[in-house]
Formats: sequence, structure tokens, C-alpha cells
Amino acid sequence: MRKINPHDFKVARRGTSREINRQIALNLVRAHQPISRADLALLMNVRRGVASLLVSELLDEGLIFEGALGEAVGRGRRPTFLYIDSRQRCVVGVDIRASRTYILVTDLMGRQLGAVSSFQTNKDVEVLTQELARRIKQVLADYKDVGACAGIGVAVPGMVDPAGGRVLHAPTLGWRDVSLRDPLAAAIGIPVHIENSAKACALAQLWTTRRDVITAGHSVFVSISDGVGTGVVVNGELMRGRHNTAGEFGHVPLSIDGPRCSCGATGCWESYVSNIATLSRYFGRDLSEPGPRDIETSTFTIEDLIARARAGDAKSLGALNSTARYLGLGLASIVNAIDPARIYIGGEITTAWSLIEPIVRNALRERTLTEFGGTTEIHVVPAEEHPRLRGAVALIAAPAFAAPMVA
Amino acid sequence: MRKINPHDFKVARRGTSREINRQIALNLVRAHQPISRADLALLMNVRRGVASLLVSELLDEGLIFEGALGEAVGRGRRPTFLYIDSRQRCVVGVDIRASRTYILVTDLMGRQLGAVSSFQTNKDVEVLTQELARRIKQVLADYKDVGACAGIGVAVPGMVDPAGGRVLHAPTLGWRDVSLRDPLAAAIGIPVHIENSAKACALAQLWTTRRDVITAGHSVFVSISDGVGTGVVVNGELMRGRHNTAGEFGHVPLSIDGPRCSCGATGCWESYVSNIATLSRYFGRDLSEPGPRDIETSTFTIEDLIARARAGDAKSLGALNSTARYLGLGLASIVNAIDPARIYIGGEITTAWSLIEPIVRNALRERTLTEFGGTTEIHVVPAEEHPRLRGAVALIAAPAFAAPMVA
DNA sequence: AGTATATGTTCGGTGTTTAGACAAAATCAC
DNA sequence: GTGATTTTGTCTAAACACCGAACATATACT
Repeated sequence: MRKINPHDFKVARRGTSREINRQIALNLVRAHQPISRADLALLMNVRRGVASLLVSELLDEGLIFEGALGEAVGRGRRPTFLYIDSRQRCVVGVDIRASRTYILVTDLMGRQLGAVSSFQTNKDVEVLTQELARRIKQVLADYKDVGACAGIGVAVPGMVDPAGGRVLHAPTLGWRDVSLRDPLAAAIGIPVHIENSAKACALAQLWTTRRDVITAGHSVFVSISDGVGTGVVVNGELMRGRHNTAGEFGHVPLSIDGPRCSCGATGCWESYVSNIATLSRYFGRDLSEPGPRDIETSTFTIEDLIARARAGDAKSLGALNSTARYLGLGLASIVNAIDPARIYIGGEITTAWSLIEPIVRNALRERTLTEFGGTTEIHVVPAEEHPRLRGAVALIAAPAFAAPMVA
Repeated sequence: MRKINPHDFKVARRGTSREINRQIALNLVRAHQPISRADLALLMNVRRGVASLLVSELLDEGLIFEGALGEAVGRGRRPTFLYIDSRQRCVVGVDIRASRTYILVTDLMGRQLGAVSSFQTNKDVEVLTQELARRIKQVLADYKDVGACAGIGVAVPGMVDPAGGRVLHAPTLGWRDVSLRDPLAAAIGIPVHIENSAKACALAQLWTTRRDVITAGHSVFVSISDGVGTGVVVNGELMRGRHNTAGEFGHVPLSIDGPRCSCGATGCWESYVSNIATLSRYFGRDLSEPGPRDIETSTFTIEDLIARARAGDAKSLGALNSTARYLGLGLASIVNAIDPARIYIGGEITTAWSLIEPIVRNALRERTLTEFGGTTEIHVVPAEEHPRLRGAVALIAAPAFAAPMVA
């Protein structure tokens, strides 16, 4: 039951019905391709005539195209299959991380068109912008046959202003209120869209074309790396909030008297479950203390710790188990606050999921308000799926499929 | 940018445009009454002819009525004023609380039609149902001239199942999985809708007809009494979640090693800022410990504590200030998680707002991720506005004004 | 009394869904 | 091979909605 805001609404015009049905048809093609006009009409519960008109409009706009004829199931005329037209357009996704920056080219369906490339991140934003521009131009030249680039989506590990042009704060990069979108767009000559990386991950799950992923209801993506970022999707829409900072469960406390967090506060969930937190637990040292931060720069990474834990090292396993417990306790806050249909978890720690899952689940159950909450679906998203990159791509590819604003 | 769920969508039919515009017109009458057809057309940015047709449809259905002619501003024909037709319908709101149960009768606009009545709550649900039925019938007989009752909305201090028929858990009443809606509806012969009281409060703010209340964006209602309940509104819609338990920020921890909470966990925000928490802090005793809970039953209430604090009693002021600080720290979690446009606070503690506001604000700023977050609007909702009762009423009165489901 | 102006209604025009008929294409039965 | 059956896709008329403009009505100003 949604309230119509009497100060900001959209009246239905003569073409509104068509606009709505056109987008539904487009989304059905996207979700079910290859699909015929007749099946489309069946799915939409409209006459075939209407589906035909919608399809011809989408064809005229070049959003879909007619492929080969399909096989007739029983007898009868063979259907003409329809596909999203991704032939002459591509999208570039960029994932800027503290250590390295990744680039991926996909089609409009988000299908990978080549290998992921990467280079070391230069934390000087101007230098990085220039190098990114150079490398993206290079990549686009390499894939010239895939056609023009519709846009570049960039996931950054920090907060992005609501207008989407500036990075307000990215602690791991040392950025504070830097301009990124416009310089990059100017350097390449293609529209750029930037977004917080956890929000991008949430978008990746929402806009995936994988058929085994259900997108109904609310969902939360928890991205665990050096920090902890979360993106919340409510009713098919990313929750942004007043200042585009909604969904920061990483800085909801487990204990306000806990360790100091990178955000300046104490006892944030992040300060218990980030990779740095796990490593510092392993080393028995407080990484938040001033002084030489040799762990961050050391060659011993979270992957090494997980490998040792798998090999049976008690110290590693202990650190990991503690993280698992805190992870579950923090997830309980998310469940109590959002009551999502499912939670996605990404980050290096997911490689240890088989080790820690029971502990996470028990801790979750311990603090959820209802027993139902304790059974909330948890899905692990492996790094190979590149959720940040696919989310960055969705920033560009998804708007064409979005629902029209109505009422 | 909302995604269309390809497994659950609504195609626009021939009458969909009309349905949308009809609801917009109805909401504009609700928000701006009295209003003329011409002004309606102006607000909707449609031709007067369309507005006229929409109005005549609403008139036929009896949702609005034509009142007296308004005064002409300059020269020209005088406008016929339109109003929401509440003349022959009323709504009953019920607020069940641990100590007393309150009843209020309103019209469809939520305007109070008589005084709030109340009686002592009998915690036996069957006895309470019978007494409620008897009293509501009595009240409706007293207000017979206001016409038929459209429904009864009930706010309960506990969790309600998604289907809305049962109270799953109401700790202060000692209820666990009790049936309330159907027995009450059967006893009175009028439809009943029940909802968690904090969610009801959130609905009350969302559906208020007061013109000084802005409802755009996200908002959170925090209700502080014996427990702490919260209701979250995202994009004009109450966030319910998978099991109708979303928005329980009261059980997000401040410190997982903190005092035991009524929910069984430890260190929940509720265990720091509820009235019981404040009182126990005043008495220097842990109310969660087993044994004679003389504070709950004692005659010294939170109101008395606030009165003493106002009179300058250091001990009371100390307990109150601690609560204020924890209140702000917990609000920071809400701001970080939801980034709402505004937060509403209700409960007895609001009578001490002038005392505690600076402390709350400072604590909030201390833990919010951005400086913007620290400036989030906080509005106090005094008890005299009866947010629970008005929310209970909205359960019945609001659905007629809700936006149609589309796309 | 005449003119200007605002409100509310009416009517033809255009765009969209709805319902159903029809042509095209493929399979099955004989 | 031929005709019946079935499925796909197109087309047309009807119903319904917004769009635009003209028209009648009512009030105030000159």
C-alpha cells in the first residue's frame, strides 16, 4: 500500500499505458529470450495483437531484434524469436579498489565480452583518471567489432554524492570530495556513472540475467573486504536515502566500546569483521592504533590466513571463527532492521564459507528477533562473478529496462 | 530506478490510466480540500474536461461530495468546492497497551469525532476481545449519527504475522501466537485490521492530513515506551519485510555485552533507552535480573522521573541524560542504515525533549558517517497527537487512497 | 447593460487496449 | 499428396481514455 505524494506525482497521459507495457515486454524479452510474440502475449496476459504492436515499437527503436525462427513445439507455424539487441553496443565496467583497478567490457545484457583486465591503482585521482581513460580507450579499440560504447560505470569504495558526480569520502583511497565522473567522461568522451561499490554489488544481483537468482522482495548485499559495505534493495529499487548514504550497516555498532573503526567511531561491525579486523585478530594486535601499520602492507593476506585455517592452523582458525561469529551477529541487525528475503555476501571471506557457515548461522539465530529471521537465506557470491564490475555495468545497462515512474 | 519483476508485474489495461488519475485526483482532494475542479485540473496539469470526468466518477462512487460554492477570487464564475465524503462513515482506532487500552472514533480523513476513551487492559486475550467488542459497540451506538463504521484498526505492542490475523509475540502482554483479528471481527461484525504499534505510528505520520508534515522520502518513527519499536517508511510505503518484522531497530545492539533485553538477546538499543531502562538506571538496579520487579509495578513512573529532573534532581537528570546519549547513539544506526529524510520520536520521553535534545543531537553526530547525517531532521510527536490511535485509524481509512499497483 | 474572466461541460480527434477474424506456416492423419 | 488441425502473427472495429478547443454559465468590473 503506497501513498501518492500529493506534491510530487505523475499523471497518466495518453501514452502512459503503452509506456508501461512496452517496458514490461522489454523486460520479459530480457528475462526469457529467446521468446516469441505469442509467448510474450501469453506471459503478459494480453492479446497477440497488442504484443505485436509493442514488439514492432521495440524493433523500430532498435532495442530488440528478430532472430532465427524457432522450432515448432507441436504443429503450427514456427515462432520468430526475439532478442535484446546488444549487437552494436557495449558497456564498460570499472571497479576501483585500493590495491588494483579492474576493467570489464560487456554487452547490454551484462554478458562478458572479454577477459577482466586490471592495473595497480594510483591513489592520485588525476593520475588515475588519465590512466583509466587511456586503458579504457585501448580496450574499446581492441573490441571495436562489438560496436559503440553506451557508457562507463564505475564502482568506488566510498561514498558518492547524490548527484553522482563526486566521491565524498573513500578512506582506503584517501579521497575526500574529489571529482571523478566529469573529468573521466571528458577524457574519454563517453558518459560515466559512478556508484558506491557495495551499492553496485546490490544492483548486480538485482539486475542479473541469471535465471536461478530470484529478485522479488528486499535483499541486502554485504561486501567484506578491507572495509564492510552494504547495499539494500527494497521493492526492486536500491535504497539511496536523503544523501545517498543509506545502507551503511558496516557502521552500525556491535559494541560502542569496541575497537576504533576507520570511520572514526568505535565498535562498528566493520571493525569486527573486515579483513583487516580478522588479520589484526590473528596478529593479536590493534591495527587501529597509530604507528607502523605493517599488517596492511605485509605480504600476509586474508587469503593466506584462510589457507592456513584450512590446513588446520589453530591460530588462523580461531581468528576466522571469531570473525564468523561477529559476522552472524551483525547480520542479525540487518535481519531485524530490513527483514530481507535474502542476503548476499561477497568478499575474500566467502572462500572460507564452508568453514564458517555454521558459526555465522548460529550467531545469526542468536540475535534475530524471530525464528523465521534466523532462517533468512544467505547466498555467497564468489569473487569470480565480479559483482562490483557487474554492478558497475548495470549502472549503464539497467536504466533502459527500468520501470516508468507512474502515479 | 525500479526494476520490473518479470515474475510478478501488472500490465496496464484499458482502464489503468483512469485508475491512476482517479487516485491522484482523490488524493489531491484529500490534501487540498476544499478544492474546485479547475484547481484540480491545474494541479494535475490536465484539461478541465478530464478533471471534470474524474470528479464525476468519484462523486458517483460517493468518495467525494460537492459542498457550497466558494468565493470567486477576482471575477468569474464561483467554483464548486469538493470534499472527501466522510459524512456517513466512521473508523474506529484501538491502541492496546500493557496498562490501558484506548479507543478513538474518527472520520475517513482521520479527524477526531469524540474524546479518546480507555479502560484497563486485561491481558487474557479472550476477555480483552469481549470487553473491546462491548465497548466499541457502545461507542458506535453513542456516535450513531456519524453513520456506519468502515472498519476497526488495532495497534498492538508486538509482532503481527504477515497475513495480519495473529499476534505472534507481544512480550508486555505475555501473548504468543494469539488470534485477535477474526474473533474481534466476529464479535462486532465489522472488518478488523491489526498492526504493530510502531508500524502504526509510522503510518500515522505518512497518512496525516496535516499540511505542515512533509511525507516525501524515507522516514522512521521511533516509539519509546516500555520497549522500543520502530517503523520505517521507504518511498511512501511501509517497509514490512519477508515476515512483517522489518524495522526492528530497537533490537539492533549498542553493545552486545550490554544488559539483557526482553527479547532474550543482550545490549539491544531498547535495553538502554526504554522507560524501564531509564528507571532501572535511576534505581541503580538491573531490571532484567530475575526477582521481584518492583519498579515496573511501583508507582514511580518515567513521568515522575522527568518531573524530578525538571525540578533539578541530579539523580533523575543523570539517568535521563544517559538515556539521551544512548538514544542519539542508536539514532545514528538508523541514520547510517536508512538515511531517512526525517525521524519521528514518540513516547513519554518526548516530554523531556527540551532537556535532552542537545545530548541526543551530539550523540547522533558522534556516530553518523557523514556530517549531513548528523543534521537529519528529528521531530517529536507528543502523546496528545495519539500517533498509535491515528495509525490504527489509517489502517482502515488509508487503503482507499493508496496508489494503484502498476508495472 | 456590456465586457471581461473564471468555472464547468461538451464534442471531435488521437492513441491505446480489447475482441475477434483472418492469413500464413507447420504438423498430423489418411 | 491432400486436407484437417494447430500455432503464429497481422489486421480491423469497438470501447475507453486523454487531448484540445469551443461553448455555456456565472460572477465582477466598468
